[in-house]
Amino acid sequence: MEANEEVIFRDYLSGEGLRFTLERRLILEEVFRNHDHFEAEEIAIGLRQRGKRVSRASVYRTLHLLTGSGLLRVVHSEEKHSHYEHVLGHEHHDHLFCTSCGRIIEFFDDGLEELQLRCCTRHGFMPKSHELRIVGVCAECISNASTSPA
Amino acid sequence: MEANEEVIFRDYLSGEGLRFTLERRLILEEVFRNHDHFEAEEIAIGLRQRGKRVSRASVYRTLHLLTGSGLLRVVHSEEKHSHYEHVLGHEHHDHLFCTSCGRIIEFFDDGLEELQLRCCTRHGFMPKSHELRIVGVCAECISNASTSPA
DNA sequence: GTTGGTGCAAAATATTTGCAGCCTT
DNA sequence: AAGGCTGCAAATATTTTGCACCAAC
Repeated sequence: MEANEEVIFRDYLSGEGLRFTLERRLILEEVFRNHDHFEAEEIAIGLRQRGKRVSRASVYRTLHLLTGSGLLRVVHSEEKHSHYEHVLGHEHHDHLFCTSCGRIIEFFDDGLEELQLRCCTRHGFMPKSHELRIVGVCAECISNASTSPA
Repeated sequence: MEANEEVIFRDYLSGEGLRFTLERRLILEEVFRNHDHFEAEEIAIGLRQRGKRVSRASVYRTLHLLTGSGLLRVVHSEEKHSHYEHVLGHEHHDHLFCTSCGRIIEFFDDGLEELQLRCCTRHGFMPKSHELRIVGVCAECISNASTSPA
């Protein structure tokens, strides 16, 4: 994690009259440790494994704050719980979800963005955000399946 | 509900060696009673209100079966619980979610479909299904906001 | 009659919240 | 010093499951 995220989070918090506590710093570090896509539980477990004792409640509370600050975004996976992803340096993209290996592939297409915008305009709809989820099988799983048939 | 859905469901069930029980028929009727978009709880409540006594467990179990039969599809809303929608006669479409009134507007665009497919091809990805969720404010809410400002 | 289905209540999963004491500002 | 923050545990919310009895085929 570059200090960038911390600066942004601190600014957001102070702007809201909130505090930058030790726990919030630990969670911020864990969130930006590496995982691009993750869920609340992973953060709680990661912290515990690294000897940092932070309650699940604080993890949930802080993830909400990080989303509010614009550092994180919620991605709706197939599962019942929320998934998060980093925003900084990933300005916008859509996702391919592989049902075979669980991989999440990110992609971006200008034409797609433009067309989506045009669809909104046609309906007089003012878009705030959008998310395209394509579920299927990734290239690697397809070739694995053909090399080693059941 | 046209008899159509019942025929499809019965065929699916018998094909799977499953039974068409009274409860499953009641749930099927309630699901196709009118609501295009709904959640499990609404079905349970609707049945109860109409004097039909069916357990929540059966509602959940049957919604899974209906999804398996292709009659229903899961739509990921902003909320934590699952939303369902009818498939028959709605072959495919995307959604505009209005954050102001909660309305869900359906739309379809051929160019969008084609472009999505092209993005998959580019990644060697084989799509099974896709869902485009655009969150924003609908035309009606926009005009309401401008006519009666806070 | 066999086997899958149902209701109920308990379990499981995911997330939120009340509260008393703690720590950032 | 003041008020937001934390952990904990209990509360919620949604969905699933074990089990004994029941019903569709």
